[in-house]
Amino acid sequence: MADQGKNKLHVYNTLSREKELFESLNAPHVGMYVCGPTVYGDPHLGHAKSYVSFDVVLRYLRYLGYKVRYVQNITDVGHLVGDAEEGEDKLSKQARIEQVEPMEIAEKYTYSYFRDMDKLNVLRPDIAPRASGHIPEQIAMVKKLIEKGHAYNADGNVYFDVSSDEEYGKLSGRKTEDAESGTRVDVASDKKNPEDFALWKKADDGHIMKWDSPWSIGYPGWHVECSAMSTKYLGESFDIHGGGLDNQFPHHECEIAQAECAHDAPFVKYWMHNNMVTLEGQKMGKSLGNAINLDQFFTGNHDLLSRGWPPEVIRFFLLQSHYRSTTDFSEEALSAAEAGLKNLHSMVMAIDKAEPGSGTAFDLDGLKHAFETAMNDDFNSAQAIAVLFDQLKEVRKNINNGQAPENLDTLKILLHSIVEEVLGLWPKQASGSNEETLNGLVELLIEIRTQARSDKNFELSDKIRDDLDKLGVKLMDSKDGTTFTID
RNA sequence: GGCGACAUGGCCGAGUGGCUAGGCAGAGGUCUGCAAAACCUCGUACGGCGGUUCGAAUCCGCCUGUCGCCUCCA
Repeated sequence: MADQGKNKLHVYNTLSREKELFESLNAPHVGMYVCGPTVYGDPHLGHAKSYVSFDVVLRYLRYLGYKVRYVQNITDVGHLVGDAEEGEDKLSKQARIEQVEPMEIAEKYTYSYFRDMDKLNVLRPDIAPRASGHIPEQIAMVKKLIEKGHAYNADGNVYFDVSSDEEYGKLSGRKTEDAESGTRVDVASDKKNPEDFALWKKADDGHIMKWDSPWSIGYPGWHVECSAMSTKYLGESFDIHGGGLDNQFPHHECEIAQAECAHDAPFVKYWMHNNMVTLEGQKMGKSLGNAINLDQFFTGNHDLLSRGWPPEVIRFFLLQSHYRSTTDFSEEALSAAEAGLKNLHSMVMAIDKAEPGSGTAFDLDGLKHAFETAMNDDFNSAQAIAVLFDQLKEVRKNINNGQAPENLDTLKILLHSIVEEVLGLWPKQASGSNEETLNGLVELLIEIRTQARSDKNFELSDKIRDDLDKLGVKLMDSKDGTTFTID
């Protein structure tokens, strides 16, 4: 474990509604499961917030020395558009619209999901199990629930009997009586009670994605895939389960019910939920006409956007607020984040490029401690970023004054682990030999320009600077010479 | 209607019973052929009304507003 002193990681647990000391069930191992996407559409800002948030959770746990196994499912089994008895499943519907096989839809959007997450520098899960590849495990769990009297078969449809589980509702704090009053009760339902939920549904003739089972040819209920797959890869009890706040009920509540009734063991120790994203103060939704997917954000290819916003800006913006707060996206806010990120990058690069000097040693422990204190408080990345600005400013100043700290090399290592490994915000760099060539060329132009300047040939010197600027190379003059940055 | 969360300076956004969060934007200045960058200085905010307290933006109550969940959703 990293040296944390008395300062230990605390995690807000939705189960207790409190921040709790984090203690893994089987240290140094940590099992972490986060609900993955249903792959029937391009990922949007909401996915970005959720997966960037848990990416930092994962990265910080690893920074602390935990051996984390990170599992994130891919929901590629079509579930109903609504929860009514009839209705079309989401993948089939999209397949019909795009006139392809449902599995082509799943493949296509699995691809775009990982493509966009990669751009956001979100680490891939260690295991990304597909629901369609785990039908036997799901059937086995349903069987077990029937055997134990927690589920019943109603003519090929299998439902979980909520009344058989006294603890149902403990995550969301919801009483089943509450739900009844507000929800339209489906009169034609073959459920014993309206709050019972499907474990297995019989497929009608038009349903394409279906499998054989002891009860009917059909398909599994939405909730059971997560219980079955998390159990398979992380065991009956594991440490962290994450997801969006909107999944708290009914999805996660149902997962708990299934898993705990099937295994008679506590399912998850810490439940974590990220808050939602709004756009200009409004919920995003297709019906509201403001649903912008991530690729459109990156490229700016949308009527509501004046330009594209680089993935790293979106990541930085998200990390500047807490994962349990709602995040409101606006171009004004993104623009501020972009400038802030640029500033952070320039500090980090100034330090990374500098050589140790004779200046006073930088207080490494102070930075490490302040960073960890922030992150230990339920992954407060916003505070952690403030710490960086606060403390690195001084170092840059000293470097500029020729007073680089003597322990700069150690600082660089710490900075890499904080900014690169944990926050995933390290500046992008041109790669390998190209970079050397490029730097050499720019330095050559700077030499020529310096000569022009000393000859008072400002026409030439300004042309060099302006033309390089158009190519994304910014020159900055100072007493000690000219430095440059490359976008 | 039921349940829950949140309301912080121009914008974003941490925090918290008494001491400057931070970023962006803005103003002035240093430097500079000019520009940019960097550096220095500047803002005394916490929805409203009550209450607890020596003291609250921070705790309690009420009100208002926003958002979420209650149906698939990260």
